[in-house]
Amino acid sequence: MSGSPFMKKRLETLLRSALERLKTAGDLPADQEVPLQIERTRDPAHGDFAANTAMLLAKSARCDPRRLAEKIRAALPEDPAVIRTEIAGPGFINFFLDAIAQHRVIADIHGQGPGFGRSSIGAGQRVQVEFVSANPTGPLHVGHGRGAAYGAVVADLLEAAGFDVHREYYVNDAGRQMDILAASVWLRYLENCGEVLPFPANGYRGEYVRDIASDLYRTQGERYRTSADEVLLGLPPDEPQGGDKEEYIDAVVSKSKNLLGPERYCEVFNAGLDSILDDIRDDLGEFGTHYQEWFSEQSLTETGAVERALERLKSSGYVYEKDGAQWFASTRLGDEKDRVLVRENGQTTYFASDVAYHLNKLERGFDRIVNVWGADHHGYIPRVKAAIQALGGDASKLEVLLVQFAVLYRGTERVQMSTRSGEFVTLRQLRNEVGKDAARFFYVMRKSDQHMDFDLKLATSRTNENPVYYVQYAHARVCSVFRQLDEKGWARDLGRGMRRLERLCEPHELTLVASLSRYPEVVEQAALQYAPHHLVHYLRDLAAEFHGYYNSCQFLVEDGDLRDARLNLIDAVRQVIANGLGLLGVSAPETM
RNA sequence: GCGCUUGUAGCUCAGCCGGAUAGAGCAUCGGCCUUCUAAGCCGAGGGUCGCAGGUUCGAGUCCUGCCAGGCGCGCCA
Repeated sequence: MSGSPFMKKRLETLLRSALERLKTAGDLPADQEVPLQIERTRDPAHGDFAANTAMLLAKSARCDPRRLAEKIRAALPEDPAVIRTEIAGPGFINFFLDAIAQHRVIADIHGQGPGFGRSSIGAGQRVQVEFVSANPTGPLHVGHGRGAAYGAVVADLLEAAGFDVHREYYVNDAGRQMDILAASVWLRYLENCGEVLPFPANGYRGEYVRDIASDLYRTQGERYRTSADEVLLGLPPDEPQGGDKEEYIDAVVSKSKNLLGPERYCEVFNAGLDSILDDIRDDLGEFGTHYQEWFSEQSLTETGAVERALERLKSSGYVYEKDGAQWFASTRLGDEKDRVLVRENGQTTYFASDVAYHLNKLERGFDRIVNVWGADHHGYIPRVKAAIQALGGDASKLEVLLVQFAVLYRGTERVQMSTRSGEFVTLRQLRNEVGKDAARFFYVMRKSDQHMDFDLKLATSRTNENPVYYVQYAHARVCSVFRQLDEKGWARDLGRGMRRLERLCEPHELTLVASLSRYPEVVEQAALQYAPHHLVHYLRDLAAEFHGYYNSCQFLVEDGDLRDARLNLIDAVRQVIANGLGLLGVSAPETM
């Protein structure tokens, strides 16, 4: 029972029994609830851990905090790991721990290897993490990248914390935007056929649409050809001609459907969808994010799930009719206004699909449903929670994590992005420019719901300005030391090192050991708070402590006992860095 | 206008359930390579935690008001 990670719990037990004694002695009310808070100290002069229990209880015990702290201290049971306690400041109880007991974490890390830091706090609860879910109307851009990195790391953290994680991408393969894509592909295809016609102001203008169209022309020949005159016949004016671009594009869409007929339209539609979805899959795969499931919005309509969800809402009395449309009375459940489910024209809304999708999530029995959304969707949360409630589900199971878009800079110069013109920085371009490691690291370095400046120049710089290399370098340095060990004709005696851990008594060594033992807590905290940036900061700190140690102490010393103890320590540092970077989806190189 | 959110060092940001003297990186200045990778280390300067109240043993953290920025308020997705 070494487990420094569990030291906190061990101290809690000590405190609890001390408080029981005080209750028996009448120093504390017998029914006193005690919220135990034991923290790691920032200042070594305050010991290793500190408890503020006396300050919290001072009032109900009607006793001066410092005096109460003294009583608690006197009632603490003996524990070999605690060498000393002390009352300090306004009434803190500081615990000084036996260094040897703490050093055992080095052996734990060696024993658990890649498993060190994993816990079972999630107790196998099933969590669904839905993230990215970008419309398949074009390649992922750098805005999606942050959601991808964040969602992937949150999912991995939850898994490390013992949750049963199901990663899912909701494919918005239905709706108006997809129809516009299909029409855009078709128009470009007609250009391939040699037809001359204007491109809609509101169509998808990206180069990838031309590529899809060319492929279609190459494989299917003129199967979808229609004369330009026929297409343009009876269309309203587009924006440049003083018309409305929305009206125009809708007219183009219905023209496409009419001229092609359901079967051929569907083929063109799918050509666009499949091509883009494949691209997104590849892109995310290369970015190191993988899914258990790609969930199709279309399938919700096809299987009647949307209809079932609407029926269910109706039977629970939350649906009414107004102006020819069917409304969800979400205001009754805390939303700002009621929402349309079925339009006047009989079509269901995107929201209706989403109600069905969340009903589906509920039916799959997840204990927790995590949605990672762009922060611009935050107004959407109340209506989805309302829907879950109206469906008879537990809205508190849904956790919506918002991700702010990242603003790109090159040095101090802002990189302009515009979706409209089709000129935007794609995730793939970003990966090509800065690499997967830097992209991943930078994306999760900041709190997710905060705006972030992503400096491309910094991410690619191979200097000490770059935090990714800083952490990776610590890992590579340890590996390098072991290579040097070989070259000197020495070998590490693992067992001897473990038996001589008490030789590690330099300040740097004590700090490192304390940091190593903190790692499992960091992973747990980062997971439960959906906050990968805690892990990033931890790794930076650990790397800094290691670099400081490296510069102040020689590892490959003549004294074999000391050498092996130090090698075991730095090997533990290497393992923890590798584990942490692994959770971030960043590589841990052996040489740099 | 209403709702959500942010305001901490010159810049970019941490700060756990309210805890001890508010931290880090970059930038600036000064040192350290004949010794395990200088992609590194050591040191220095730099702060009215937006402003004003309140809650309490204690507030960057919680509450209220104000000021300033961002986002959202479609029968779009």
